Amino acid sequence: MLTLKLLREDPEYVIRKLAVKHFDAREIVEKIVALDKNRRDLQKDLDACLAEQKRKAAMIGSLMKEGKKAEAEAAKSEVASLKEHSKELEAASEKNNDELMSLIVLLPNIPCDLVPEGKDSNDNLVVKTGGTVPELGPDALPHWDLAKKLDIIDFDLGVKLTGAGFPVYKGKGARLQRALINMFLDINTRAGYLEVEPPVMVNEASGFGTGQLPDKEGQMYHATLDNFYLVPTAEVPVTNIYRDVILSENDFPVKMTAYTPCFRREAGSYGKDVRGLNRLHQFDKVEIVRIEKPENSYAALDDMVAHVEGIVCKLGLPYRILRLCGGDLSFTSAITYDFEVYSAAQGRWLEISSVSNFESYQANRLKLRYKDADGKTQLAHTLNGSSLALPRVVAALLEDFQKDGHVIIPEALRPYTGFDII
RNA sequence: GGUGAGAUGGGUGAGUGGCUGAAACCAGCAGUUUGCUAAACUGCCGUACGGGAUUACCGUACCGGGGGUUCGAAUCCCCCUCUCACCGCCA
Repeated sequence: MLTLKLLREDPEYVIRKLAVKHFDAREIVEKIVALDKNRRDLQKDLDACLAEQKRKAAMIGSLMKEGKKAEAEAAKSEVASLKEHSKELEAASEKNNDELMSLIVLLPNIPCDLVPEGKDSNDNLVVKTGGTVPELGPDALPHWDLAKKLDIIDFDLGVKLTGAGFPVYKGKGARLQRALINMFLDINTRAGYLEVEPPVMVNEASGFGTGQLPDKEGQMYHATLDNFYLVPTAEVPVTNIYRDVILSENDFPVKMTAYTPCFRREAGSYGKDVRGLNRLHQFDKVEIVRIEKPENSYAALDDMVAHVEGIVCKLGLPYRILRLCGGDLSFTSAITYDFEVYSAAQGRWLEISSVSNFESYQANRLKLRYKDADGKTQLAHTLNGSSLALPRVVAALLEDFQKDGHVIIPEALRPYTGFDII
């Protein structure tokens, strides 16, 4: 969430920048500014009233000791009426602040200056393309047919066990998953990311910290008996490691990587984009998370983009990097680069990674701060990216590297798979 | 699942109605001393919001969370959450 300080000091800036996200913030921002003014007035009155009560209470204590009973009784009745007044102020203050909070969480993060104008995914900026799109013969198959033919992924069996979107990987298919996870983790740890294995269920506070709750509640699986949520991404547990933490200067940089299965209900997304591995309810992903000082976060972002690009290159997949336009940017992101690989048999680009800088937006919810060189406490910046999400990588590997009904495993992956052809 | 104990500042841990935003020790920071390492000594050392000449300083809140009793609550009462220990079950 945005900071009150920014909203108070430069409301017009907030309104102008949120317009890039096609978000009309004027009405909300103006209400917030008024509620904030009211908040401070109420607090001033309340503080004064409470201070007077404390002063009188202490006085009663000493009057009692001195045996001045009548004076003490008089003071008691004064405190009673002060107390009544402070109760009213407290109630008004709580109501005011609840309203303020409910409005401030409606405001998305401010896009940074690099974010291009645009209203949807058609307006995203292609900043780089790499690799070569393979020429496939007329008998090339989409990955769902190829995977069935090779008996490495069983979608129907997943339906039997759980439901649609929960595939069963078998034989070399299962080994391929494990190989990709290990390869990605190895590359990440070699680049200085600390490997962590977090829980895959989180509590409510963690869901709130990274912004999944309350707005995206319907997108997470909810274990209602214990009130836990299945993680939609490792970002949630890993970033929440630093919830309510104040770092010191020499704790930076914080770099973490984690593999977890990810669970997404994907309520409301049906249609042709969901065939095969294109959209699943459970999938594997390796994530990278960084916590940086504000002045370093954009250098860190560039570093992360280069890092992810390195992985995609190792796999030899044709790819492109997009800088998302204002209209396509997520609620919490200040800037996002998407990585897409070309799925030759489907003839379309598939998103396999999303690398974002959230600046202080998540940190403000998480209360993730650090003490700067002057000893002042400031919000840190958080960033994360997929490195990488497996299903669409697998889809592209199968489709792009198919040859005579088989799949050639890229060189860099072979030490992990132990085989070079499926 | 059963029984019991507990939740206090970065850590350990004192504190059963006012002088406690909170002892002491450890860790951390600054300094003095010192041939090095070490040690000793002195001072500082929570967070948020508000006020303010915006360093100072002042006010208020916070001792797991919420409510209550009281002129006054870390301390007494109620509810909730969580943690630990033992037993049972078990990968």
